[in-house]
Amino acid sequence: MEWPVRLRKGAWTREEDNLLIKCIQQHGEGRWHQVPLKAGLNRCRKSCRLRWLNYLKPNIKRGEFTIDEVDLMIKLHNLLGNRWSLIAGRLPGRTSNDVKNFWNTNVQKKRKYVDKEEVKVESETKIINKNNILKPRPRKFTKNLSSSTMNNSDDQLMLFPNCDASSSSMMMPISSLTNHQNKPFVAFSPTENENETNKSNPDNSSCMMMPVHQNDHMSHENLMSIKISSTESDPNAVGTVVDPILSFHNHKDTSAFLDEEMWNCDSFSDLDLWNLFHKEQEETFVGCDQNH
DNA sequence: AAGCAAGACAACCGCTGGTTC
DNA sequence: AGAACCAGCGGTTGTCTTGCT
Repeated sequence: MEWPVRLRKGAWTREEDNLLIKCIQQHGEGRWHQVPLKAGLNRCRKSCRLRWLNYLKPNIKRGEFTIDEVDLMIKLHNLLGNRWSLIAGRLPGRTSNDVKNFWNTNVQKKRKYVDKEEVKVESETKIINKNNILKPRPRKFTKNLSSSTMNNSDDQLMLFPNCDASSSSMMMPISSLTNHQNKPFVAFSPTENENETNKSNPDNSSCMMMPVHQNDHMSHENLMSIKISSTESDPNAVGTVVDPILSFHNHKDTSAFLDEEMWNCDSFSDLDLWNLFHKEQEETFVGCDQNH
């Protein structure tokens, strides 16, 4: 009887790396179960995939995390928890393994120390309860925005940071996660006509969810930069997509917007995230109003 | 210089969810 | 409907390096 050849484990050699790179250059990324055979490697498909994604893939950023990256990582972790792939998706060039390793060896330790100090201070100054935690609620949007102006008298107005809004485009925040059915979706603003309808019915949430066709390239990173030319319900809609999490991060500490239930649950849906994003934007306007 | 501990990171393992048949 | 297969994720382990005594 012929025994199967035992799969190789442990550190990769330069030769194996070259074989894997060559194979992926020839056949492309994916179909990992076929890769060991095609590449002539005595490795399991998981090992090949991991080696490629964490080490060999072009554009992987090596070296120390910058202060900005660490700052963003902490905020994203506050928001998302240990969803390393999601966090890594918003740190260009970083892999989930990198982020996870960095977190486990650096941030967690530092945070423990900082948390201790903060708890000491906060316990003396402020008691957090349900009354002083902001609750998210639906927001409305309009198109025809200028990136440099804010119309504070118009409660419908929504402005996204770092996003060019020409008069012909509609600002469309996008969720790069999944909805309650684990399907990717786009959340977009209503047309002007729909807004007119909504003005007469203020309780009607105008946030709409559109499914996105999943394909091989629909990564979180790609979703951040995708441009949507039309949607099924509004073929004329043209939008610039904004990453809600990053926009969220641009302003303030996200933890302030999470209520107790969200803190306590393992994960929250994209709809929750969406609502949080609305709330954050709303707070920005409240602050604006107070300043005028 | 030797021994040890801690840090850093590459790699493995087990599980989950999606897809196909 | 459900079994089999696959990709991907997060937790964990293993190993090498560095710093300290």
